[in-house]
Amino acid sequence: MSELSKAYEPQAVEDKWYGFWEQQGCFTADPQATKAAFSIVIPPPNVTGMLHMGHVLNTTIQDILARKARMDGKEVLWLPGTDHAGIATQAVVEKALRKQGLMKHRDDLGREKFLEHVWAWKEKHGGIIIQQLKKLGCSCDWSRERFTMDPEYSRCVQMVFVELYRKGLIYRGKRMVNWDPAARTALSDEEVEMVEEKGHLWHLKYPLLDQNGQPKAGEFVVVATTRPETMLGDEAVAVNPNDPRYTRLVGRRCLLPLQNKVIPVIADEFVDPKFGTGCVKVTPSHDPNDYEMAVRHNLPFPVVIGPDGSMTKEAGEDFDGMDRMEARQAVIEELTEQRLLLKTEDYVHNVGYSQRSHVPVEPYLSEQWFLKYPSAALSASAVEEGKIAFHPERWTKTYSHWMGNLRDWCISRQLWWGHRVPVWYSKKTSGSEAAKVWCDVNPPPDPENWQQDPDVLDTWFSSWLWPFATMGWPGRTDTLKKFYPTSDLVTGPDIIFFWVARMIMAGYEFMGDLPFRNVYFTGIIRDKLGRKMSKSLGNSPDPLELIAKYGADALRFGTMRSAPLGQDVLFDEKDVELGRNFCNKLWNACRFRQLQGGEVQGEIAPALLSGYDKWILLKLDQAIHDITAAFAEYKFNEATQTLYRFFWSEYCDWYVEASKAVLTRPVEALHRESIETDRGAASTHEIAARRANTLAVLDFVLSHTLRLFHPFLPFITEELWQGMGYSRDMPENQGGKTIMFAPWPKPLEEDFRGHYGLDACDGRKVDAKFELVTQGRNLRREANLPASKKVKFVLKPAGAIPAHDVEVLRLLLNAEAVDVDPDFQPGKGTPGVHSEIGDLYLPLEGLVDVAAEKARLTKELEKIEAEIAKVQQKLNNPNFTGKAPAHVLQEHQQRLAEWQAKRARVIEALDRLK
RNA sequence: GCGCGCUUAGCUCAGUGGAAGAGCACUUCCUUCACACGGAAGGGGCCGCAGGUUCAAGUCCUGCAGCGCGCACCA
Repeated sequence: MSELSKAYEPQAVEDKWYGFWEQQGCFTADPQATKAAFSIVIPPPNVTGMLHMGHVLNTTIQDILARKARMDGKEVLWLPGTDHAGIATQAVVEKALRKQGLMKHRDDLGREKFLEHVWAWKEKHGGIIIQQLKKLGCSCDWSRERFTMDPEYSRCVQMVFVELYRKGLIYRGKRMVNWDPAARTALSDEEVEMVEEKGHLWHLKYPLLDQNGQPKAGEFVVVATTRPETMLGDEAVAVNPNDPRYTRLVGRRCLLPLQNKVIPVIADEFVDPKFGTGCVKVTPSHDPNDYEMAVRHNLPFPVVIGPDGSMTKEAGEDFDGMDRMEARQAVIEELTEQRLLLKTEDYVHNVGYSQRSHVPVEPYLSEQWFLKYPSAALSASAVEEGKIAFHPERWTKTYSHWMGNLRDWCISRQLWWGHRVPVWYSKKTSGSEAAKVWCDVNPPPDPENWQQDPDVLDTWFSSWLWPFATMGWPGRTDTLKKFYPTSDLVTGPDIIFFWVARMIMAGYEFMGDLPFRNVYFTGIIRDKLGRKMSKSLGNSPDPLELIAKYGADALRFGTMRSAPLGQDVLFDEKDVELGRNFCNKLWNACRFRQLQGGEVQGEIAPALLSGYDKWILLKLDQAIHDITAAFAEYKFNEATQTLYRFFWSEYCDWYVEASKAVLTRPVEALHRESIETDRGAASTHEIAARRANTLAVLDFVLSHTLRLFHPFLPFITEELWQGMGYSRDMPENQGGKTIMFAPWPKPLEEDFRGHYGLDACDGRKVDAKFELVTQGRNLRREANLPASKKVKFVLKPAGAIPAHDVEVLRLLLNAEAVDVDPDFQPGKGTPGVHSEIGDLYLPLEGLVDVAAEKARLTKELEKIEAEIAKVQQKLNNPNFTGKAPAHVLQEHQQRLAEWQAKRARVIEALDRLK
């Protein structure tokens, strides 16, 4: 390939490779493949949505899983698509249409016209997010992209409705539901968010009436309420039958102020005597508990708050048409004037808000469709018994709790954008009740005699079918046979009830099998101050801008590196910067290899491996091991951190630097060096072979590393894989020689390690050399010698030391020379460090500061003594020596010996200063 | 009220039974021929508090405190 540029420029390569992968069909899943299947269905983003950081986290994890599975040799289906997102989309379109002045309320346009606008909107804005996912590198099978309102998908939704209706699990009824006055629709319980609010508890006085129906002076029943405006619809005052304060009032009547309506005092167990005044105003139509009480006591149900949240005629002339919040004020003012407001207390309570429109939810009595959840018991046990594994596992508890308290699901919505309820009502007045309702995927044969139910279904009533409705259900398609149940689901815990639980139930009910085997719950992405990301706070960075600035790989890597399994992520742009820096490091490490010239090297020759070579191969082996283990536990942050450390600290900082002793010096120098070794003079040919072997190790490590990084950094790894020529020996397959299908590195097998003599290699010996280098650099630092100044070190070796090792030392120390002198007698105060390799001195001409050197050594000695004391304390404990396992004991003894040896060397050096 | 999570270096966080870690920030030095999106050295921790289990506890158990998040019909 052409020479790599000095810095990695992601913009230049990302689109190129994404296009290549798509063109080669790398993402396309083949149901006929003999390979084992791996499948994920994407949590469908809102069709008109924009990519945000939550998507980045979520889809990056899925992409990592998919890419890893491909490298593991599996046939992968990552099925993408979008959700019609009923309320959300309809609200967005309504807002836009109002802004354009095309309507005030959707009724102005009418259903058909309005839906045309929504579809137009969908055509225009839908699919933006798909393009954004491609930018991120998502390897979805786009040929199978689905939308929850595709005709085939809609048919699935209808079929499911009809089937459940016929089973008696779906029914229609007049119930108290959560009503969103802004969207003017019913909501499910899950769509209501409880928000703690500072409000008031108003104590209202209702005049008691005597037997003649006349107010008795000074006699009142006092009720406490947080919602005084609802009093206009009161039908009773309730007390606890066992409350001695009020038993005498039961059966009496009182006058409802403002309405001048006579209402009874009733007794109901529901009332808690300890709360408020012990008397509860009963508003049958606007409070769920009051509704229950009203049913028990046969009270009327006057509706004083309408579907749009404004007061109705029944609220009285003075209040008709007022907004409920205005009415609250007005009622309070009026009651105050009439001296019927006893007192106002500050009161903190929870108010239900619509998750979508962020307005307080109104309990509202209306005709709705409900579902009794199917296959609930089976679904609950599937998770509890681990057939479906949650990661992290703790979410099973949340799931179980919800499954154990299932309440019927209100599935109808008074919207237009969505799947229409497949039910028609006969216009004829005669005939049996059953004959008046037509429920079928097809309209009745004589449609002119029927009226279709106006409602649409909750969006989640289509999403819960996603894992199989996207794969061709109800047909027994090859795709379903191959890829259902899916392998993993990646989603947020906030939709565990909305989606995960319901998909499990749908899976069992309609497929007779679980929909997925593993569920990975991500955390929530927050800003660096820990706040949720939101448009209003403006703290939500645009992922596309980040991609443009740093590259998609950088964004992916930075996000994954700071996202531990199931914990919230405090996102900081610094994380992406880190990712960008890392990509650049990877790039330049490959560039270094490229600048050494030569073809990609093949087999490593075991006989020519140096200790350093073996050292890095062992570290690589360990890294492969750790990363593979991290993958198995979905610990991607551990995987990235391990990779980062291995590559940057171990490979680049140490191995590459050490390899320069072989690679970047002239052959003559190596030749001279080899004459001094015990192997004797090496021929030029042998030296070339050694050099080639070092290149082979570089190639080996890099080609493994690129593969290990590929799931996280798909673009740069492909660019380098191709550019470096590592695809050379790969077989041609569906994607050509892409890294996407390169085999995932396996830990080096025992025979492999034997082959390369890796077990014989004493990694610790290399560690000791590197440690000596660090100490030597420290010497220079402590002596205040600027890094630019060339210095000479003297090494008094503890044993024979090959000339090549000395050269490595010299290079790593950035020294002019390291003179080896077994008989070196350091001058008094010459700074030196003392290791098992030998003593390393930094002779300073005329600048010896005995006191400074003494201080330095004394400080070091203190450190050593502390370590020795710690180990010795344990070893002196007979309980420890008696009970600790042998290997732990041995380790401690060895450690003690090492520290003691160090101590001896330092004491010796100190003695020479006397 | 019930449940869950968090509390480790200035900041953000890893680390589930055997020598306290990373990134960022900080101090000092270095434009040395892969990389200044870089290199080198360094400073900085009663691992929230109190008990307990254990030869051994940041790690397991029990309390407590603070923060956060779910669930729950108290007007």
